[in-house]
Amino acid sequence: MTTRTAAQRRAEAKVAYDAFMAACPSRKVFEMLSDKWVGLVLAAVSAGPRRYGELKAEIAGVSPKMLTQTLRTLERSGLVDRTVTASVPVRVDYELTPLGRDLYPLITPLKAWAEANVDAIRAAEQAYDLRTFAREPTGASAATGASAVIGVTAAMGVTAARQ
Amino acid sequence: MTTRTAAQRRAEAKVAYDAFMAACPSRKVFEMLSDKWVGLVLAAVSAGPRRYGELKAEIAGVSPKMLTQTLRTLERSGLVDRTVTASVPVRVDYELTPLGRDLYPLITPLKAWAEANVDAIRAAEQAYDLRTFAREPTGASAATGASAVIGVTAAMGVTAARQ
DNA sequence: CTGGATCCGGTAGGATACTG
DNA sequence: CAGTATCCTACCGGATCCAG
Repeated sequence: MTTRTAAQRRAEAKVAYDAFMAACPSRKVFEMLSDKWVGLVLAAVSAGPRRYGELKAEIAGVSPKMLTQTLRTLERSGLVDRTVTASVPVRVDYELTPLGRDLYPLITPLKAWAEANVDAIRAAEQAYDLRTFAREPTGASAATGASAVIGVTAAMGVTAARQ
Repeated sequence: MTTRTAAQRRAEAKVAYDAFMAACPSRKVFEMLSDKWVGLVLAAVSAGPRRYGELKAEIAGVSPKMLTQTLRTLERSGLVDRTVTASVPVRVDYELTPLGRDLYPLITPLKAWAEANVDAIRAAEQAYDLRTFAREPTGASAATGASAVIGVTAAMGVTAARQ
């Protein structure tokens, strides 16, 4: 492995990492941060050590597969720490590393912003859809074009409990 | 549509939007922000009005389809403004709306962080891979387990040029 | 020039069942 | 409890052609 030659190091240093470039390693990092579950997992694990089951309960809707995968990625990237306590049954705790704790405060504002601006965005979406589908033949396909309306419906609070 | 009853409004207000809940509309917003291209597009369009072609050039590696799709989503959500100037040929400009300008400063730190911490993360990944594949039978399947090594290799700047 | 429409393969990711 | 293994589908996203 480690195909990084001296020439490559120089090339990388010259451009000083720009995520706008497709092949730049920082792009990979940026895309990791843009992963569907990374933000949520980071947020959940930030409040101190969390066990696997706790995370699964806290992050509603995540499948064991995705949770494990995400945790593995974060562990590999050095953002979370995985501690196995050899007992019966086994106990595994996840917590942020210093690097993760450095990143975390940049994530929360996003989650907070999302929660704070839901209404504004929903209004914008409705306005857009009205504008767009105004002269549509027979309504119907609103969901097709842009999956209109959000679908808050039921299930609200299934997991809200602790955290 | 607008199935939001008074009872629902109350329920929503009570929990005040929590992205940890699967069905919460803020989760949808959060996932939009976690889209692969949203961050980059937002960053690119933040520096003032940009034409479609300019964005395509600036964000290396994005296909016209994905760029259009992302811009549509952002427009629908009220984050970017699309202005069509009826000329020949047509001219289309994209720029941030006030809402988008409000969100933008939360995105850039992420991009900056990614660019700043590439080295730390790459080091962590290498260390992890060494630890993990240390006592593997015959190397070989390194890519299977975790797509080891990053793959910066060549292709650096291939797309920076045109497109 | 902008960008819609269509085809299509790869894979992300969800559900479920099973194991140390 | 903490995952892994398997299956399977939806949709991401690239290529291509077309239209205003």
